[in-house]
Amino acid sequence: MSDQITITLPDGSKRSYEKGVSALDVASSISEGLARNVLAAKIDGEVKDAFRPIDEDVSLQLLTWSDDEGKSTMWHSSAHLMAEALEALYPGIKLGIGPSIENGFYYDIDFEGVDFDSDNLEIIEKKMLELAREKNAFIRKEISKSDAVAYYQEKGDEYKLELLEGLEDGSISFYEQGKFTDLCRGPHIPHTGYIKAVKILNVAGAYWRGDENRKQLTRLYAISFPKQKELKEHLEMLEQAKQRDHRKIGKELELFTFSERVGKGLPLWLPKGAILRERLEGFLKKSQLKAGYDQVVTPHIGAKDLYVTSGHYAKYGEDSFQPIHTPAEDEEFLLKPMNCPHHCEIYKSKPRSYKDLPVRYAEFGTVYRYEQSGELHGLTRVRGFTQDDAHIFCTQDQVKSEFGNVVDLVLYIFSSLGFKDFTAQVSLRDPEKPEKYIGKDEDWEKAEKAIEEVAEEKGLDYIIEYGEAAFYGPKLDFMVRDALGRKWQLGTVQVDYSLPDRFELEYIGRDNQKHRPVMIHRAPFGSMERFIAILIENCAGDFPLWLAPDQIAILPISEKYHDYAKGLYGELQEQDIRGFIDERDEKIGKKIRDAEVKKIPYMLIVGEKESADGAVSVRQHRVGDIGSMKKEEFVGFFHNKVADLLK
RNA sequence: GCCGAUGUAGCUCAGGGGUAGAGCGUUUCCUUGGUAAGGAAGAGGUCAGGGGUUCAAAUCCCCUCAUUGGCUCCA
Repeated sequence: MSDQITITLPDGSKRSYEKGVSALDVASSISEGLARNVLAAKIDGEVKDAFRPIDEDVSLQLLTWSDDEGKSTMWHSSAHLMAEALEALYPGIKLGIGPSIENGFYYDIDFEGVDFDSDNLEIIEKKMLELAREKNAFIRKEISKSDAVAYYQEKGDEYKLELLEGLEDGSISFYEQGKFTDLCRGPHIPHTGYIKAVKILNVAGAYWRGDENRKQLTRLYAISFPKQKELKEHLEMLEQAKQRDHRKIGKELELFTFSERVGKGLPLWLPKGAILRERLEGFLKKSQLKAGYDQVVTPHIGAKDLYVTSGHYAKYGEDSFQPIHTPAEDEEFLLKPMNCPHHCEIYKSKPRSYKDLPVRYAEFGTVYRYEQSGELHGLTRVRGFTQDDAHIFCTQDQVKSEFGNVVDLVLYIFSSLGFKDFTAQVSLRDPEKPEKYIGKDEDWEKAEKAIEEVAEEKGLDYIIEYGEAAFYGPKLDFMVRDALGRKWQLGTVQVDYSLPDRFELEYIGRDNQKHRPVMIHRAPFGSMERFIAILIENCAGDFPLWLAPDQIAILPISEKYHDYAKGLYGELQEQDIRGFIDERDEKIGKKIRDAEVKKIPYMLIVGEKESADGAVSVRQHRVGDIGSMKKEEFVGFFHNKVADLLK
């Protein structure tokens, strides 16, 4: 038996080492610089401690800060460091879990009986850096379950004891650094000295094990870096992201507002926001007309029975806005939480033949849902919102092509708006729990297959989530992120086998027999409110020309040119170009500055020269002076720009 | 809904037991100008609402409401 092992590096090169070598040793043998930067190692595809001995032939990839796994190892170790600091500062606390997350890490702490002040996070940061400077090595210890249990019983930490219950003897490890020991499967960075900068970002409550019936722990979110400079850059990035917040821009550009008196979660659209919204609706209506949709209109309330039939009352009625009772007859109505039941009734308004299908009903339907107060958030989570809803009634054989058409429509709309950063999520059944779903197995199989094929054929960047399907059918959602990286669902396409049954929808087939249609729910934007919120954050308020509430601002050099400006304004209005004249008694520099701040796409400066020539001097937002052109020329230029965007 | 934070002029924010502050915006006047802020004067507040402590509360305490960071939820 040889004491030598062969290690294969990512470039395919093979090197021979003594048995028991660590990834760190391997790194040192390549270069000292590399060794200093190694945080963890990927050994045969699994991320491990870089300091663990390797006893057999393996493939090895050294992980540094530039690898995602390197970062997450660093952050996970930082969570341990934070826990160490917290234990030192606040003796008696109990620890929940402390994982790394996409941008940093957190630790859930039970501070019960311990005086913790969330205003003084710098103290914790300081302590962490102090401990980091000790360069304490992370030491891995395999430990028996009984010893682990004994340790935490002694310590009195019921959370760790509960975690241990779910673990098997023989698979339990502790990691120790400095005076701190934690139940952990690892891996960790070699020592705490790699952590050079930390920032505790926020403090939040989090239910133990995500269960709202259990105790709420205090969660400290933080991030760490190997260089102070990177922390600074990260914080600046966060600061910039805040500038894109739709709540801030919505206020600045006077798009929407809220009023306590009207009620929380009930947005009020200001004139400029309303224009934006109407343009978006108009654009979508036009696209849908081309795609064979028929527009319908339904009321904002519906008889309670309607939702009993649809099943929504049973599922959501209790914790929803309560029914409205009429005074004389004691009838019950619900605020419309969905448009689909209404559309089902439209479908039922006359007998249908297979020749009529697919039937596509579209409506900008305003719905009301009782969202928990703590969930409300700007325009992205509100209690009254308008869905760009449509329901397609088709045969099972048409599901795939209809689904594909919807995806095409969504992609067309997204690309027209310059939306690039979205992903798709295909939600299928949980194969373990078939009883959760209604509808025929074979229909589900067909529908699931159709959705996957469509996602593949349309080249979507998608992930599959098993168990995320609605009980009535599989779906495909379009997910986007806001300025701060939070994920939101926008567009959705869902196949539904339930409502056609509940509403006993029918069509007469070629065989002259009654058949049940399949329903597809779809909303490319999801809701106008959320979509506009995300749109604002994506473009930071610099809307595409065709959407901008004010597309142009006419800026007269002085009062003498107001008449010319008014004439020009009238001509542009005739051409469907919208904006305003800045007639204030201000210098041109001031007017330009204000128009720039308001993010108006084109500023038309008119003075002596322009009024004499029938021209405008054009200045483009964020670009500057782009020269002078005749009025008609500008109209053509403008319309070409819009046409380019909507290609 | 739960845990935490915040709430002062239209907006952004300072102040912190003893006469309510700034910048921007707004109004009026002067100025009539050429590509990111011309000048002057004025108006504007029950310091979120309610209760308490105090000689005195915007300030300290309690409650409510709203906003907000998360958690849970999301047809």
